[in-house]
Amino acid sequence: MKKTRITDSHTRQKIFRAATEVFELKGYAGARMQEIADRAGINKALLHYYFRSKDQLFMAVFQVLLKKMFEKITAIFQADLSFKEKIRLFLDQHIDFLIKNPKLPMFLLNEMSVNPSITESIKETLHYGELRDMIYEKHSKELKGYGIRKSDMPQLMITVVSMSIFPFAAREMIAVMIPQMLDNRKFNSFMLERKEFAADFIFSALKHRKK
Amino acid sequence: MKKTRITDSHTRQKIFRAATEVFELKGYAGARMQEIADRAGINKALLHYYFRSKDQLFMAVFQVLLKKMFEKITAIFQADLSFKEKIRLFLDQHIDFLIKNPKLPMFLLNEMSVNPSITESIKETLHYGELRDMIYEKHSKELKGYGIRKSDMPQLMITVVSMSIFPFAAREMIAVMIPQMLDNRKFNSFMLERKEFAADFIFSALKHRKK
DNA sequence: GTCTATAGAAGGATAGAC
DNA sequence: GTCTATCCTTCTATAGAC
Repeated sequence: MKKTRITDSHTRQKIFRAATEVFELKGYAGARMQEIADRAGINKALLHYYFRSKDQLFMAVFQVLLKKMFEKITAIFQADLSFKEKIRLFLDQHIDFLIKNPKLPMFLLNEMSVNPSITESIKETLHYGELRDMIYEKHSKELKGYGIRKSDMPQLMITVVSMSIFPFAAREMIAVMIPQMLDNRKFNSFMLERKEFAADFIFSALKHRKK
Repeated sequence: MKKTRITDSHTRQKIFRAATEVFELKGYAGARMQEIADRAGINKALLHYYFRSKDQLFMAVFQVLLKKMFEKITAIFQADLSFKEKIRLFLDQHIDFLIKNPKLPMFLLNEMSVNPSITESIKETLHYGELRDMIYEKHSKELKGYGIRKSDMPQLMITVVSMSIFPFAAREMIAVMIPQMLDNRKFNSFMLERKEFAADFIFSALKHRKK
């Protein structure tokens, strides 16, 4: 077997990578097929040869990136650890992940906001409803000790996740008030510090939460 | 004086309102002058008569909306209240505000992310650097009691603000895991509950924070 | 598979009549 | 101020040669 699978040819990969960069940076509506072609070092016709249309190229990229994001978030909560350990691990790993993919949150959130139907074709693949319940069942004793009922879980989980995601999505807005945040080194070290800040913050809130 | 100011003519207002709606919904790149004209009940030529170009129409809208957002956030922190009272007031008022303007956060965050230079023309108007320091000075005694140093303020303030903003920006992503959130009534009542959840969460975290 | 050339549609902008 | 008609550029997409 000499040939690699057609669906993973070298050119296809180059196009996919270029498209990922451009879409992440400009969004679907702002992206140009020409720019993707340039970045991939080929011409427009070849984009259409491999991916048929802008829509299909976009969906291929979007689907992969959304999955990447969700897997990062959920993988950690599958592990065999206490709830608190999971929180700490999540903040640690997720912030590292986002430092490597700083534009990813904004890209995903915006595309979903502008075109909500975009997830419909993927929702079955992601069916994470079960996971949500599972988290509580797995830690119900520990969580009850913190005064967290099952019905509080959405509020709590959204709060935890926003600790890592929000500063990346809102970086430019933050920079309006704190101009140093435009500097990559400063912003990244701010986010590294945030691992501990967020963990302390959440643990203190849990421990002493009003019941 | 019969005539109202030309700059605030009825038509200009209609266009401005229509543009606001379309830009908020689709973003700059995704918005169409035709759609704005349709929604305003006039034709494209008139858009250009009043606002010259898509760019200028967009900037007019963006500037107003950014200011609206920032003023809502900062106004509260100017008041003569304790820090904790300000937090509670902020969550209460800001969540009410965002329920009325649910697409506003995503719109602003995305446009700034995609085109960071967009704020440059406005930054002077907003000069909020001073405010940031002021907040700490005004409450330094109270904040020290919570174990918050001046250098912790960015982490803390970003956390507070994300409590209200993030769920609106991430609504569609949240809905992937909690489908009920697609329902407006459910989502809004979730956000109303969040006022108390967030306040309790933050106060507990402050009170018992590791020094 | 990859390229050049070009079709064809869409969108922003303007000219000119009323 | 407002409209119709149209220009011109940009962008997606395809035809066809190699």
